Amino acid sequence: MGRWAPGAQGRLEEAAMELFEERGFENTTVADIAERAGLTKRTFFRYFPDKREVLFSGTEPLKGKFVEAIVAASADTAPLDAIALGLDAMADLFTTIGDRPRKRQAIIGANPELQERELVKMIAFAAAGAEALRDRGVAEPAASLAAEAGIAVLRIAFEQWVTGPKGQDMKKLLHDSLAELKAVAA
Amino acid sequence: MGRWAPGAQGRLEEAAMELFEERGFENTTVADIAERAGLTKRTFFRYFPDKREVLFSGTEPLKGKFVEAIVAASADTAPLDAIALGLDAMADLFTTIGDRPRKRQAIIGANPELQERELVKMIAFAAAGAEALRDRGVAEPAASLAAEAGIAVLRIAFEQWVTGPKGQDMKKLLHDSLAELKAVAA
DNA sequence: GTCTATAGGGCGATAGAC
DNA sequence: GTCTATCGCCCTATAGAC
Repeated sequence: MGRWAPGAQGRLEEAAMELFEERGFENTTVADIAERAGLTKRTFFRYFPDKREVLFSGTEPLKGKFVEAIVAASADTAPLDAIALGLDAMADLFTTIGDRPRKRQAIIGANPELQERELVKMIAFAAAGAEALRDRGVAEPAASLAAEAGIAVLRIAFEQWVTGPKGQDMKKLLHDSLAELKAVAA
Repeated sequence: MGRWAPGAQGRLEEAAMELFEERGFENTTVADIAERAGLTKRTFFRYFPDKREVLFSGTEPLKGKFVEAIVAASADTAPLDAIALGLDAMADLFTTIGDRPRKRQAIIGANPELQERELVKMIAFAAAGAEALRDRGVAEPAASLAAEAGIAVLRIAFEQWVTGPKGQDMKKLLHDSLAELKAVAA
């Protein structure tokens, strides 16, 4: 099985990953990507609002899992712990995808524009998490603070997961990172 | 006094602020900015690597104050409290600038691309803060977590400062936000 | 599917300051 | 003369308009 998804969008994502790996993000034009996917430049922009987004549209399902788990947490769960449950739910998806996130992260790490976009996605996660907390009755600014602190925990854990040895348990890294945050804020 | 009026960079920043306010970031070309500043597009790009940066180059001194205060904190200051001292030092500069930050923030708030860049700057602050903490002997990942949590505190406090009534005490907002974080992480 | 505005930058010319 | 800031011209590719 050569590609993980049929259809134009999947082919564009696949082509983009390959080309970004081969010659870097800057040295790849949208026309290049479209050509490798057997499509035209115009079609690319029908699926993705800009060139960067081709690497990030796959993160939407993760956000869904994240929010879902926060909402589903038992009523007596503290805000930050509810966020932690959301992160755990994401980690589950993570480990099943195999090597892809690593490659993706290497590409992002090599380009400031992509890092910018990644931050936007992280903050969008935080905003979604904060909203889920408010639905649970958590007041502002506690909801936003818990969510953003949780995203900091995720960022640190993810960085260790990417830079460290293969096969690390993402959940363990998340828990350690969260414990460290609590210690620091004590 | 020479053939060229001094303060090219400052003039470009001023012109950019005005134009962005008048007709928005997207409806302003780099050529427009340069023209109002009595310069050319090419010169604009000598001072700023891209169009967005014209709104952000002024934040470098803030970062300096931030780092300085962290390094200067007494040896027995806890990591997160050292970060808090850094934020306080920034707040001092804030209140003296008058109305400018508010206008600037209105411009940024109206444009996603500028919000992206702002996040990058925030993360750069966090990275600088983490480095300052490491210089104080704080180990990773505690340093990065404290710094990023501190930036979350700043973001929430700053948002309240901008959206709330004029003349609010930025330091008080920072302290309240930090207390809230500590409570959430307890 | 074509057409265009504009970001962003490479290179060399130029016009002063010293 | 050197050094530096600015400009002119030309180019590519993104992104969006038609």
